[in-house]
Order: sequence, then structure tokens, then C-alpha cells
Amino acid sequence: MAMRAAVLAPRGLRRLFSTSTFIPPPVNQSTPSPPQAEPSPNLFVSGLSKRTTTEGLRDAFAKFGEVVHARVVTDRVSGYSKGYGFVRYATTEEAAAGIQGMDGKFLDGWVIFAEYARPRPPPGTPPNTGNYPPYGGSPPYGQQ
DNA sequence: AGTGAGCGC
Repeated sequence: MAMRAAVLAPRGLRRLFSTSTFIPPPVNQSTPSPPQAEPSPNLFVSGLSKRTTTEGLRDAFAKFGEVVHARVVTDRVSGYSKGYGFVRYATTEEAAAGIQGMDGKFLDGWVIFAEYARPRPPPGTPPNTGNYPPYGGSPPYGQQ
């Protein structure tokens, strides 16, 4: 009777197919590291040509909304463009229109990328120079 | 020098 072993074998494999405690792939309960920043009137534009200046950047984005501020980041010492810049619209919806209208488009022969700019640490929290408040800087840990 | 990813003073 060799069939005996064939019948008993599948019984041991049952635990592999048991429906107990199946962990479904978590979609995304929390957003620990969003690839893009949340909507804001501020835009980060990359992929700019070295020839593109603040004026050209503002002029290109002004077609989709009221640009209150535009700047092409240039190196302090060399003075040349770093190839990216920032555009600030009056409202967030205008910024969205600016992204839809300029992202992936050409500017001075280069494909540019427009997205929401990341929030920047405001001036008021200078690097720890050794001076503690009220002279500026951060107090050591454990101190209130 | 502008080689080309990125986040500004």
C-alpha cells in the first residue's frame, strides 16, 4: 500500500496555504517621503539652459498666470546659471496652470521641468555659531 | 568649460 504516504503528504503542506494572517501590501498609510512637494504658489524649474535668465523664465511662465517672483539660480563666484530657477505665482492654482503649461516644454532649446518647490527653512534659524538664544542659534539638547 | 542632477540667501 504505497498510497498511504501519498495521502498523508498534502496534509503537511496545508499550513503553507493557510489563510491565517495574510499581510496585504500596504498602499501607503502615511507619506514619509513624498517625491514631490505639496501644492504651493512656488515653483521649482529645472532643466534650464545656461542662457536662460530670470527675465526669460518669468516671461515664459507669465503666460499661465501672474508671476510675482522669478529667479534663475546663478553661481556667486562664476556668475553662470546653475540651470534651474524658481517661479512664484500669485496663487496656487496659477502655479498648477504653470506646471501644466510649462512642464516638459522647451525653453531656449532645453526641455524644462516645472514642479512645486520644497518649503525652505525661513531665516531666523541660523546655524549653531556657538551663541545661544537670545543671541541666535539653538540651545543644547535637554535644555528648555 | 559648461560635462546636465538639482531646491534659492
